[in-house]
Amino acid sequence: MATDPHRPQVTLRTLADQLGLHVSTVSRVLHAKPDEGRRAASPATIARVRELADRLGYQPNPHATSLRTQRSNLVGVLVPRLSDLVLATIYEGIEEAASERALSTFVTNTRDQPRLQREHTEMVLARRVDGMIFGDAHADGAFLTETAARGVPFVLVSRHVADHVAVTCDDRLGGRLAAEHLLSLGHRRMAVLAGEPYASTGIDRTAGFVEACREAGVTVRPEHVVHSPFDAAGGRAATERLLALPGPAPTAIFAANDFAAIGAMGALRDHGRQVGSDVAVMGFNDTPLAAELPVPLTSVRSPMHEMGRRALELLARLIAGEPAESERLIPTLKVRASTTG
Amino acid sequence: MATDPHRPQVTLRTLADQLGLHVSTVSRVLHAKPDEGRRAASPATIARVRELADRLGYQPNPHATSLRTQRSNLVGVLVPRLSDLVLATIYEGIEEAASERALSTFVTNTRDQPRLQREHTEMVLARRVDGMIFGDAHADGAFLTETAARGVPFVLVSRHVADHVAVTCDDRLGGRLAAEHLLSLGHRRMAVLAGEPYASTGIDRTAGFVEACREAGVTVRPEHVVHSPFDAAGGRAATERLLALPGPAPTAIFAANDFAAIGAMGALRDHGRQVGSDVAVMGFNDTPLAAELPVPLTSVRSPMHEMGRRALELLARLIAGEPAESERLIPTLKVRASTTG
DNA sequence: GCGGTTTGGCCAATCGATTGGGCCAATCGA
DNA sequence: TCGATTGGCCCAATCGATTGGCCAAACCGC
Repeated sequence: MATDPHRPQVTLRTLADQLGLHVSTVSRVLHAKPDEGRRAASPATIARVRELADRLGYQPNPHATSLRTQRSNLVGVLVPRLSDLVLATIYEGIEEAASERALSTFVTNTRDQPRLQREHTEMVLARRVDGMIFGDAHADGAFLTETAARGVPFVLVSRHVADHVAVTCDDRLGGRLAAEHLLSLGHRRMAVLAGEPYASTGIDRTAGFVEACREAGVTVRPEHVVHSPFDAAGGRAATERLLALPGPAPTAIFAANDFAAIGAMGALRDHGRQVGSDVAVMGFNDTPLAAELPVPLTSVRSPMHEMGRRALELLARLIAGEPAESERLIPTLKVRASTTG
Repeated sequence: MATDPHRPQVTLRTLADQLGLHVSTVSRVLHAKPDEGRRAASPATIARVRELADRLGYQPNPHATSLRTQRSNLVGVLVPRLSDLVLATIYEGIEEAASERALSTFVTNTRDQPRLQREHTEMVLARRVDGMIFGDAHADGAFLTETAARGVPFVLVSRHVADHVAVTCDDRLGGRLAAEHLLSLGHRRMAVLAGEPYASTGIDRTAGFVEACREAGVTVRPEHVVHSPFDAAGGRAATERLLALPGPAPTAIFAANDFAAIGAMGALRDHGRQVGSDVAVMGFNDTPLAAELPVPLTSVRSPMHEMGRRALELLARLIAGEPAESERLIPTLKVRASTTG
């Protein structure tokens, strides 16, 4: 515990002794605003306590408080990886909302590996967090069902699964927006970089896309739906596979993620195809990079930061014992040169 | 505190009562390997204690431990923003090393704003962390000097300032590598996107670059060194300013950051310049995106993950009261098409 | 068989804050 | 005037783990 050797920790006792009061009195004065605060001490005493407390810079010891109250004001957050801009941005929202509520967060990367999900969940629970946020839910949901059975309050973010409370983007709608945009440009032969098969984000985006195409009488060929990691290398590799298929190449590619889209652009260029004119490319999330690329990327904007905030707020509600319902935030289309030439 | 209603918390008392031992005995058995462990109980008792402990899944309450021992095994980490891939990657290294040592970390974004740096430092210290890692050091260093005076152990990462213990990339060397590469390609009129003026990273990279040029008899015109945020939008804007200058435009641009380089590529394209053939562009950090871009980006690779790990390890040393010295990790050049056409 | 050392464990204080209950004196109501 | 409030504060138990002391029995050598 980092302490200034010159300025020893000031505790309730320090204050109490110096004021000639009992620690319990000081505690009540400093602690309770509403009912008890009033009757805990006389206005004069309250003033004296407050004055000394902030003159000495009193800070309650959170470990003592947690020990006594059985509440830690700590939240654990699991994400696949923070170096994924999408998750990092979501986490920023979580952290922002948390610090407004005087909650602190532990974040950790699970790289979407079940073993790490379990291990890190245990580590986080061992720290006695009040609740958790999972950004790495897998479609099978087995682990989360167990966790729920343990009575730990938690919220999912970005991905959803089963009936667990989740804050997501309306990914299905996002997929539809993408399809409608490309259809309106006249595309009829389209491919999808669908992301990881266990992530509801990719699944829903793909489903929405395919569905909207079908409604417009356009079929997306099954072999034109390829899974890939949500990053540039994954997008590039998947696009190479697409281009290697027999038959006419797609005229448009919808990537379930901006980074995969960037990888796709690279692969296309390697094959001498001009993005925007020869082939349309779309991404998802509208990361800040999208607009600044040499060929600006059309993307479906998802409210990542806001999802993080909402997830924390729902969790706070669950922790307080109140009910909470899943939320689906609305995505919007951002059209740029990668589809319009 | 998330607790299973069906499986109430198991404490030392639970174990002690069930074994007919005193809590202190159980504590010693579970706690101390080296000296005390031996003499704390008979081998038979030790076995009984261990068996029950992990049958019931005993987990020591960290708040109680911290309260008693005055050590929290918590570390606070401040970064400008986690949505900056560079910092996110550094943090991944920190977190990885931390969890190997059973330390937990709080990360928070300060957006390089002094007010938030102070506020978040206070919040983190109020949580009684054992030490801190700053990834957002400002060149003036005033705040850190104060913090050091408070007796808080800390380490800087990525940026350095004054004599505080820091783990950085050898940015000056990185700048030299960039200059030597571009010089070897025959460039004589070069510009630098220098990053934020308060970040030692940008300062040193620029200094190394300019220095190596001077040694080669090439002058970098002062107006060709422009500051900009470390992101794509910043790089684009800075490049626009460069291109608006009177006189012949630079034939090569060295950006102190890959994202700024991407923005530069966008701006150049807008002006009808081909990256790689008309103009060379280099970045810094060699983020995973660099190799996958439509025009793959030449970059100076910095060991971001490793910097994070080392920073945590140095901090652990400081916390243990041992001395620690600053480290400068070596960058390497990655040549790609953005400079070689 | 005796003093001395181990062995094996128990006792109790302590870390800092919270909180249900008490207790005394002043004030109030009738 | 006297009992009932209530304002203002103190007491002490408690949360769970750690740790310096202490103590009784067993064991040792001679």
